[in-house]
Amino acid sequence: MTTELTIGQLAKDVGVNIETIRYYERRSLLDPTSRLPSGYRLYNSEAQRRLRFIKNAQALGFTLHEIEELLGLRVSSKARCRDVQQRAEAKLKHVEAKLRDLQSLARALRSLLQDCRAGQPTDRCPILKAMEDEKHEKGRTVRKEVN
Amino acid sequence: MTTELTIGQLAKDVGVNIETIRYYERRSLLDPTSRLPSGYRLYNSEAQRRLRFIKNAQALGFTLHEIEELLGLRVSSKARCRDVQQRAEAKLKHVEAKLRDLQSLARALRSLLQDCRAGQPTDRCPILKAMEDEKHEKGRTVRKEVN
DNA sequence: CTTGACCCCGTACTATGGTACAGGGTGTAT
DNA sequence: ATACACCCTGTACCATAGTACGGGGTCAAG
Repeated sequence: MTTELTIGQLAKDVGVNIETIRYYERRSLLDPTSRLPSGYRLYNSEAQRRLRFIKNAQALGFTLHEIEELLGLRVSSKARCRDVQQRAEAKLKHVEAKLRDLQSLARALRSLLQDCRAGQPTDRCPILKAMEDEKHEKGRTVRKEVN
Repeated sequence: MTTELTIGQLAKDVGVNIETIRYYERRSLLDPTSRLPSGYRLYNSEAQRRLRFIKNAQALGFTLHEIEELLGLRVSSKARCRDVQQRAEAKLKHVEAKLRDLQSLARALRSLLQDCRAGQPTDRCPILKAMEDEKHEKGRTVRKEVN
């Protein structure tokens, strides 16, 4: 039986801010296992695992909202793997789209810098000029990701 | 001499929300060229260019704060090209770092999905299991194998 | 029994980039 | 002259993911 941790101990253990844990509780992501008569929150190792799950899923690019759903799925794990898989696939697509946007952004910046270094430095700056023109079409470049 | 536009015309022309233009004004990014006695804002082609500049710079990944600085630089363009260049370089580095993060994130998701398809679908989901483990630690998180 | 570290709750604030009213005035066409 | 689209200001609100703070209670050591 693992010792139950206070909020401060849990925070230190997992490496998050105390306030963050309370914030997750407000978001219904992580409830304390129990409370002392004084009201102090106590967390067991299951809660600890859950908090780590949240942090890991976040590191994988999931938002807290998505994590909430994931945690819901996790409860009854039968045949739910497909759901999780689908979400992970969607997330991957999303990440890949963002990757493409950033790559085109990097290319644009690089070519701008090329021009800039080639051109006369005190003259009209090519970067500013480029940004004044409407060259960077809003079509496939850099669109704002929407979940 | 281009006709001056009202806020609604400008919004339609550039393709942004009216409120966004007023928001930029609050942020001191874009002032109307003049006002009618009624208070109606009027914008000339210079303002129009400035708004486009903002949108293009945004599309290049600059925040409104950075754009504010860029616009400041633009005022007296003499010998400022170096400044702009430096900012663009910093931004490029930033973008490249983000690109690396996203790439490792995509790799992690892909490898998780690999495991998932290989494993038996109704069993314990490998993705969920992976997220429960503390493998992905906060350092440079989420990357299983490198490059 | 007091000190200090820890915890409680509730609320407000941060940054980012807007969007949405409410309650009014204006411009113009019919 | 009246409908209707458009504009004004000011304020509040949205999502996201927390962080900070005030004013108090609690726990353990000395």
